[in-house]
Amino acid sequence: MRTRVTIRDVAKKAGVSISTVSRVLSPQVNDYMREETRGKVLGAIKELDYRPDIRAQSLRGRGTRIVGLVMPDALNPFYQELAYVLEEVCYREKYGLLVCSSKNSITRELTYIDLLESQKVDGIIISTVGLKEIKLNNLVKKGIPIILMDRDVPGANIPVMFTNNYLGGCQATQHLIDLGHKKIACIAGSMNTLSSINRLKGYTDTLQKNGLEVDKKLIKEGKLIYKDGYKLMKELARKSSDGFTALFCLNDLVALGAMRAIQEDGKNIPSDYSIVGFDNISLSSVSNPPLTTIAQPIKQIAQGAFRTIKRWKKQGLLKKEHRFWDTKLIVRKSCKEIN
Amino acid sequence: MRTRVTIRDVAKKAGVSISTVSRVLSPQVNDYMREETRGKVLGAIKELDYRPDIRAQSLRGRGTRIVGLVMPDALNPFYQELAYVLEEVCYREKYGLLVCSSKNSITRELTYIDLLESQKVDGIIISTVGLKEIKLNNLVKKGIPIILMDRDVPGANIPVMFTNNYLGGCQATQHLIDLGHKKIACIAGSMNTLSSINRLKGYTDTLQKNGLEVDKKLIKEGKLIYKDGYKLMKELARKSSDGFTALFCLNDLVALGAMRAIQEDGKNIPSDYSIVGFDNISLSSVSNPPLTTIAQPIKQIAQGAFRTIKRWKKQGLLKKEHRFWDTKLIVRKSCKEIN
DNA sequence: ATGATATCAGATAACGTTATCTGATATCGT
DNA sequence: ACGATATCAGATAACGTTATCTGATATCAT
Repeated sequence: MRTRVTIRDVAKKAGVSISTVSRVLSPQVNDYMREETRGKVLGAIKELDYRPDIRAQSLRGRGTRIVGLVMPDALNPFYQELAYVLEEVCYREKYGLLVCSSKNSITRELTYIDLLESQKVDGIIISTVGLKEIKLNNLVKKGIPIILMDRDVPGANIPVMFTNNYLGGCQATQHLIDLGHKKIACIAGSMNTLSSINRLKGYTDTLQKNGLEVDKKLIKEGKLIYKDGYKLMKELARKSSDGFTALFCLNDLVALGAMRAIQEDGKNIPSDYSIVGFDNISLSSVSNPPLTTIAQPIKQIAQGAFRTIKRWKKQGLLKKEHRFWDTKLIVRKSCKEIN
Repeated sequence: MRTRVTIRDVAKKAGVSISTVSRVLSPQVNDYMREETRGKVLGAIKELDYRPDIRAQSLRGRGTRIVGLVMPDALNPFYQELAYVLEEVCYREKYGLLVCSSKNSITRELTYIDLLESQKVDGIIISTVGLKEIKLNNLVKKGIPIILMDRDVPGANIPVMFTNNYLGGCQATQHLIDLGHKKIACIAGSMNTLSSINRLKGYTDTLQKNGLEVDKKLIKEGKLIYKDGYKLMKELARKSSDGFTALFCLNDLVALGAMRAIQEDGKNIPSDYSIVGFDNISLSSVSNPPLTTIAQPIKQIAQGAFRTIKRWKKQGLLKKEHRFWDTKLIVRKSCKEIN
């Protein structure tokens, strides 16, 4: 239970002043130093197993080397994978990642923002549930870089990293059309998030562009979770007089639920129904059959968000920065040509 | 891009001294203050939307209100759920959780420990890949509470939170025996982690206790991932002359992989094979059929770890503290009585 | 009144760093 | 040999807090 090792201890052991140790730790441009002195300091550091205190460093204007990630649902595989790649990005730059799940609660979201403010994190990356323009602009005024993901807040002067959800909807639908499908159902999310709206718009636009009719009865709305996928597919199948042969699900979880419903009814994928999902969660590659899906550009989003934070810290916020990253069709075994 | 709001700004706006603001922020035992003064301060705090700087507070002996979680595999659903409940525990106490995945690399693990040391986190909760006794004891000497999860390090004087893996292995096996199964196969993990060893020991001991033979040919070793479950089940089925009717998988991912292999071969679960998994990941409740499994006491582990850290900070490390939390059998639809 | 005590709040010194200022040598051209 | 310059390293003041010390009033019993 010995006391903590500080720069003072290192200086003492090396027989130099605190300043000199600091110079070794964080060299400036015009810092000269004898190799011998540096060696003594490095030796003392190693011998004492000393770690500089980031809190103290950050009080002197350096950052805290922490970024906060606030996400609505930490149990959703898509966000889990996003957190995973973001952590990797942070790791490479020796930043820590503080993960916060708001659980779709505005109160939780605000509490977490408070916590991150108090921690003076170097930036916040958030897929927000209910942050309002004023709050966001206040954060910016306080000098806290904040990056939105996936969900824009109108009026807020904040960078946003978007998945090109519209493109994804188009790619999925076009793929099914290219395989010869004419009647394509869709299990959509609740229509209050932009990403759902855009994916669905990609779907309807692509149908129309190919001269196919948009049939409202083939579009089901629900939450983007496994259970709803299962339930809504059962509903669709019940009145399958409509005779659709393909299904576009707005995310993989829903697609997996739908697949279960189909298989439970003794039908086969892809012989009876072709299915395309969205997100490319790792589960979708090991489902039975492996799911054809739309991959979100999570690496680009994570990198883009992190880099924007660093740039912001250095050069200040430039101008409103909206970035769209393209999705990609991942073909697996859940779709089949039809004639 | 206004500058940051500090306690000084609050004091100025309220027309009091910095000390008085601090007294409002963190009241001591013998602090008297006129209600009027407190009111003025609180008003100024609200008006300026001030957040105390935890870094500065922590320099004055308070903690950083951050704990670090180091886990070997952030893509493993079990660890994801553990992180999830731990985050919840931290949230309730207004702590932040810094998540670090070592990806089973010792180098990464050490780098992350360095980072957490520099951040002066209030505690580290780790399921370690390769930390050695000396390193751990050094951390303790430096006053950093560190809690091991699931994997002990012999010789280190550190609290450990264990799942009672042996009990889990017994429960799973006994359940299958109670259903009348005599030939029970097992897909095990690689035998260099204690948890795998103990689960397997629970399996073999329970077989013997019930007068059943342990058949080495029915035990397969591999990594505890989906792919290996699939592959090893195929191997087992190939020489199914052995005629086993039930399967105990050392985790759910493996069980899911095995289920896929079984279904691919046109066999039915639970008619042809009864299966029990381990971990009770959320996926296991929505698989087809839903998987009977052994639930790990993740809530207890998370709470236990967090509380031990707080106690440690307050009272110092008491004595070697090994805690075992019991597993629980979760019966779903993947097992069937046999006659 | 007077001193003792309870109630309030400011000044000050830390916590562990780093940027700036300052001072001391060593090296050099003339 | 001398001042100018390059090279080195210490002293000091911040960063934003809180604990301690100290001083000022208000209240009370005598």
